[in-house]
Amino acid sequence: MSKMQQGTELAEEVQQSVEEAWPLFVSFLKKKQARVTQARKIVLAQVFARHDHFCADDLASELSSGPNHVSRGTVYRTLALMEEAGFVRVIRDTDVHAHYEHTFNHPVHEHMICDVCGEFIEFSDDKLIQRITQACSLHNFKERTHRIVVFGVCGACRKV
Amino acid sequence: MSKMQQGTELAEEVQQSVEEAWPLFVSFLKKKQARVTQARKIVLAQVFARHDHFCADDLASELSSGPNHVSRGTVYRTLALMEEAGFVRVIRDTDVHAHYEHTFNHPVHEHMICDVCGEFIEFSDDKLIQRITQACSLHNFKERTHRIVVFGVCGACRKV
DNA sequence: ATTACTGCAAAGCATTTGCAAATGC
DNA sequence: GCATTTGCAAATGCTTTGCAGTAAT
Repeated sequence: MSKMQQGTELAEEVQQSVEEAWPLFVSFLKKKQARVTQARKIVLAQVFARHDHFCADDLASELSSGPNHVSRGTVYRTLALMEEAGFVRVIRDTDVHAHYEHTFNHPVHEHMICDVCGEFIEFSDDKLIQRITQACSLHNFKERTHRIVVFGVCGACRKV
Repeated sequence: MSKMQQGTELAEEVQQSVEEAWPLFVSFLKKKQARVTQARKIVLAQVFARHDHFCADDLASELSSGPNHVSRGTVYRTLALMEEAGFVRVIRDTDVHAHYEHTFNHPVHEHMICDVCGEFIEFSDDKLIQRITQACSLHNFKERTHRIVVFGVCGACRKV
């Protein structure tokens, strides 16, 4: 329940993630013979500075001005790299524009999305995953990843 | 399964669906105080004439010329109505542009999508659904619908 | 020095929308 | 006859891309 955490704790956790992630991203880039640039460092830092879910456009807006300026195009390009490197995951369920979520230091989980407030509720269930694995072997399908989303109304919104 | 069917059988099944669906769509429209128009009938028929999965743009292209001409805008508008009426379901997993699938005369099912050939494999599993229901009550979440997709490589593509 | 990356602005693409003409009720 | 729908084309909004300049190796 990261929401209940105190600001300080959250900030520490975030900083820790960036510090762990950056060297890994550097090796990823080197392996790919791509370059280690300022812009890429800034985007990565900003991704980890954000909450768990964010959209590309918001991120681009945040970086469109100020000392850490990175252009919109580069933000999108870097986000694609980060996805390839396995730091973030794209979500295209609710809206036309893509949402992203961290996958680094963040265990696999599924989502419930509230129709009313749009809140993402995370949950996980080992038995659920087991059923998926079974279904795959039954259909001779080799799973790479999966995505489970439940749409409906959350408890808070039903009280109102 | 439907792929193995003979053309005739498939055609009959399709025609049956349209004939059942149209009157239902008419009552839906009347209840909504909307109008029963030619364009809407054509779009509905074309939706059922298509395979199980299709995208809005393809449908619009098919109807952009010929005797059953319906404009692109109207196709999108009608598709939204049909979704509201519960005949089709939107899928936004693979690509930027939305895919649709029939939900009329078609039991609830989940998908596996092959990374290589893009094929949709349908599967269903009652126990899987049960776990979802449980997770929802655990989180005090009222489910409206859900969506499960597994990404990976299908058996056929791994043989090549 | 060479080659990749960035910024910018322009292009793309699916989808939506405004408005005059057409159609259903 | 009146209100809703349609067709068309223009607009929208997110995302991608071409190109000239800039930075990393």
